[in-house]
Amino acid sequence: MTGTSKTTASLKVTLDSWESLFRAQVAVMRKISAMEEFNSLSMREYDVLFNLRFCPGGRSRLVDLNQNLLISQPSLSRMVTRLEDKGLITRESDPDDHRALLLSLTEKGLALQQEIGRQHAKHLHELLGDAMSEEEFREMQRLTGKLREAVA
Amino acid sequence: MTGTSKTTASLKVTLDSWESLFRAQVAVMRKISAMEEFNSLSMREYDVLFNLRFCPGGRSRLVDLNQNLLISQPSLSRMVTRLEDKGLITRESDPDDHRALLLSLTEKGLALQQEIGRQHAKHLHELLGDAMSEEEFREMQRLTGKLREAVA
DNA sequence: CTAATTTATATGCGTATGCATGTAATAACA
DNA sequence: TGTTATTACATGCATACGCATATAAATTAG
Repeated sequence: MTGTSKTTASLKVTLDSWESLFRAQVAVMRKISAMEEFNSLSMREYDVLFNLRFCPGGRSRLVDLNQNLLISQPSLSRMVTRLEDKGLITRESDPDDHRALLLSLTEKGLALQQEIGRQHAKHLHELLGDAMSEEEFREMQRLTGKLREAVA
Repeated sequence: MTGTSKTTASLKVTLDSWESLFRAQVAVMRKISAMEEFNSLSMREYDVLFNLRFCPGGRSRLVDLNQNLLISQPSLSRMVTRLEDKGLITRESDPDDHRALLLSLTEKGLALQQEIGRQHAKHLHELLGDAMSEEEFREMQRLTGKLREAVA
């Protein structure tokens, strides 16, 4: 505990807090996955469209996209094939690195993302909007942001 | 906006906050799933042992257990079979309701949960302990608790 | 400049998953 | 009480998943 050393939160508080976040996430995800907007596309698949929509330049390498998802690289590779077969995204070889692919939404993919996103936003707001005050939501965002930074 | 109506957080703040929580969870889970303690048992399987360990009476119906997990009931049913085959949990018919099962840990299952849990706690603390102050962790726990209540 | 290493994606293969549905037991109702 | 509806769990089947590994391209080492 000398000099510039940071203090570390206690084991119990760290674990209890993570456990609470995790269980909250499970509870919310169970509700979300039952929502009608995810009948045509699974949440995992939608998440790919969502990430492509908002990634810089609207293009992303498979590996970079994978960073934001829980599935393995081979699973994402095959999911991309399926989404491509459905006409929702395109795979292009990266001219600067012929190993890599640049993934992007097709017009159809963008339209579907927007349609599902609209419904999803509405339903999420209905589900969670009253859970806490706006200030508390902001604080939760700030804290989860710190958590994310810590593991990046 | 009359009388006792609660104010609802704005759409944007609600969604951004949820998005932030979700991404933080993904980032942490990616790290966790790579940890050595989950070589013998997947996180999902461990979570079943964990839930059984801490549920009231150390026994739980399959349906009740399922509430705390993201997998479907049929998947849990088969996972239980596998965990039973490994000698980690037992399935007993509920004497009060012959449709239901009472699941509980075997001695071996308890021992394994404790062993994995010990390592997991250590690693999680190393991973997250410095992410924020103890007060902030407590606040995160409080807020995620509210979130969970809201969807219960 | 060639050889070894690393990085990005794909594929074989066994297994886990979800959906729809089945079976059995309890609860509700008329 | 007999009938219907509901609840708890299991199973058939098609598909998605993860792990190990292959392939191909870029980077590094010697």
